[in-house]
Amino acid sequence: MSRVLKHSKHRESILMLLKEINSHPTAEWLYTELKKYNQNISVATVYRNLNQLYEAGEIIKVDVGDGVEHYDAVTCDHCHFICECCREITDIDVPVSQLLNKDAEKHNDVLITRNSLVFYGLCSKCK
Amino acid sequence: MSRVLKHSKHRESILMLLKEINSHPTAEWLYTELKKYNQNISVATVYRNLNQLYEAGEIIKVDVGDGVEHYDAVTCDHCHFICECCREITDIDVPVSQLLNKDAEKHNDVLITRNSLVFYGLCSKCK
DNA sequence: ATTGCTGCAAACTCTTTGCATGAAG
DNA sequence: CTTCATGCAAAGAGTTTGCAGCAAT
Repeated sequence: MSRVLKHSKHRESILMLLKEINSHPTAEWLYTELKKYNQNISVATVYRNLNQLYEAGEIIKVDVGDGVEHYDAVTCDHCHFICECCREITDIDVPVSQLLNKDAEKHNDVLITRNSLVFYGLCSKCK
Repeated sequence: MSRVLKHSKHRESILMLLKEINSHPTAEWLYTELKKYNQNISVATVYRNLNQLYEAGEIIKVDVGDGVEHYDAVTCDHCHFICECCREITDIDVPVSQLLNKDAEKHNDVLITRNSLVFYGLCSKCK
């Protein structure tokens, strides 16, 4: 019973911003950024729209273990790397990861729909 | 500047319980369980001890994307599976996952120390 | 004696919700 | 004119922290 989404300036700009920037911001970051151009926007609106976009499959949530939800407009399968020094989150290219779901299903009696793979370490700048 | 840990009944029983059970409980679950045998224990104590055990490397934190921290006494590298139907978290055997860190380092200019790999889908009972 | 541990409650962070008003269809 | 979207403030969930007293070394 998902509702019909009406057009909304806020939702549009949240998605646009998320697509423009090449990072994985939090709701709070997006809110602060959007507030610069629209004094009226509230955090609740950002959270509500992010959840709607998530449910519509337009964005994904990225959990990197810092207790805060991060959002990503790149919805296709990919893994993330988080630098334990500068905390920056980046996409990372890991060819072998393509085999994971198949391999998991081969060795266990389960049905895999997706996975979440996050690497931790030091980025090129920090190492 | 980590403090010297003194012996504590609570810390001991938290670790014992975590090792005994073959699951990935939350702090709240551990608290409720321990409370059965010790009316006096408080949630804060459970959280404090879990963090100390984590910092001492005796347990790991498992983030499965449900907004609550799960704890695991199995500290060696392994991946988890979470059933989207019954929500149960289990260990899962995925041989290919052994190659991930090397593969990630090969294709990116980073230093990997660990990764977190969680699969989502339906378990044998639910599928 | 010194320092860590505990229970309790209060505080804190992140996120969601209720409600009255405004905008979209 | 019906339904969704919004701002605001309040409430929630999970976790941490301050403090005074207790336990371990």
